[in-house]
Amino acid sequence: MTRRPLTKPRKIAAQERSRATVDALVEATARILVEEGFDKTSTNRIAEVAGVSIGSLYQYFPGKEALVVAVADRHRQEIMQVIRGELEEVRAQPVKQAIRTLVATAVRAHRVDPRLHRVIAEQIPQVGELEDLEVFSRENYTLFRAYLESRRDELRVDDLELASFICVTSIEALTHNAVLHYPELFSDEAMEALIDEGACLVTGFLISR
Amino acid sequence: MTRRPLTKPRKIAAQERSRATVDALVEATARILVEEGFDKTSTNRIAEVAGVSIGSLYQYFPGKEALVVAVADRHRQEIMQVIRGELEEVRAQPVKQAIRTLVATAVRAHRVDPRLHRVIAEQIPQVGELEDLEVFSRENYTLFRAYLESRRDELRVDDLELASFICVTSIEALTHNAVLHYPELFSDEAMEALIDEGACLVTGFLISR
DNA sequence: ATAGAATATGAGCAATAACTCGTATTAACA
DNA sequence: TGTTAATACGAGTTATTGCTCATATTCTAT
Repeated sequence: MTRRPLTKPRKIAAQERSRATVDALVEATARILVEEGFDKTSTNRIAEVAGVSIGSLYQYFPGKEALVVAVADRHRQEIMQVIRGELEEVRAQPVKQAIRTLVATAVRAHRVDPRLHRVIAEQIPQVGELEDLEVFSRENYTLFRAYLESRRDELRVDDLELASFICVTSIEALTHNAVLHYPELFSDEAMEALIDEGACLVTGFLISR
Repeated sequence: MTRRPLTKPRKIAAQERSRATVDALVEATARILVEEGFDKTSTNRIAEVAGVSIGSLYQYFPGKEALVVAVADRHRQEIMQVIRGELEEVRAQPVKQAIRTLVATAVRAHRVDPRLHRVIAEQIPQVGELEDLEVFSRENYTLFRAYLESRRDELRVDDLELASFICVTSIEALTHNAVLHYPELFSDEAMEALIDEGACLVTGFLISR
């Protein structure tokens, strides 16, 4: 059987000093990922950039994978911060407006460190045991589905499972793709248009005309 | 300046024998990518699996990148085969039906070796100089845009640039995501539903009600 | 049949990777 | 202050990778 790389931290930093070490390592990993790419991200290099000895690195992380997971996780948390913050208002809004808010939020979320986002999205899946991003994606999906449930009678779709899948996937892809491949769409005016049309796409699909 | 890895074949195979060698190498690369992942895809391993000496590998390919590009390209061609085949009919059809055909085609295209498709989509972007996939994606985009142009007066959108981006991105993401993360959606009945709803999504967006 | 071109081989080198472990340093606390 | 636990260090081991090159085999064509 294949030796599957560990992805969990080796031990928890107890003292202040060591927490700084761990932070430096994670930060360095993120920087290297963004600036030099996944290949160049070796444990030796990480330690070097972090200004930490290679020995210390292995004291807290069992290997490269764990570092990368830590970076991805940190990024995920930052994004969820953004999302949850704006999700409160949505409940009170009428459906059409709510959808627009959701789309706008998706766009905003994608503006959190897009370069890191790109690396994580593109190069991380190869870190097999990374269910985290899966979970991440499902989280949005579930939240959205719950919202649809609460507005069921205003919608023209009946398979909410499928509808959620379609909406979340589309919007996620739209923003994601825009950030990664068409950054020109992220000028302020173009962004407004993107949000409008994205909202329109979903609205037209969900709401009985 | 950084030494950028070559991605073009080193020389063209002239005799039958060498063409077989090249084929074996590309095929082996594809198999390893699918079955063992990108990391395990080393030139040594490729040569081994192909039953070809490492020296021969370097006779035809300057490095790993070139092999991977060859695989991606082969896959792309296979898919374009599928797409172009069905694209003929579309011109004659009324818009609504045409859209459904296009969505159905996208789904079908994604059923060509989905496992390889996944690897290429997820792990290949890190092979920097791979504009091929970009080109690939833009090709669909352009084709679709041209189609919209021809039906302009039947549509409610006016920025066809943006509209194409939204439609192509959404449908691509839908099918892609379905294959990769929700294979249960690819049972035959579920697939029908997916096509219907996908078509509905785009139709509602494009066509004035 | 034979020369020369095309193709194939794989031992082996240089570079780099992941990772260990014995030792040194610092903090915590009695 | 002295003892112990926590933290940090980095030279060095082992494994792997990309890749070369001298040599061997096979094909083509005269």
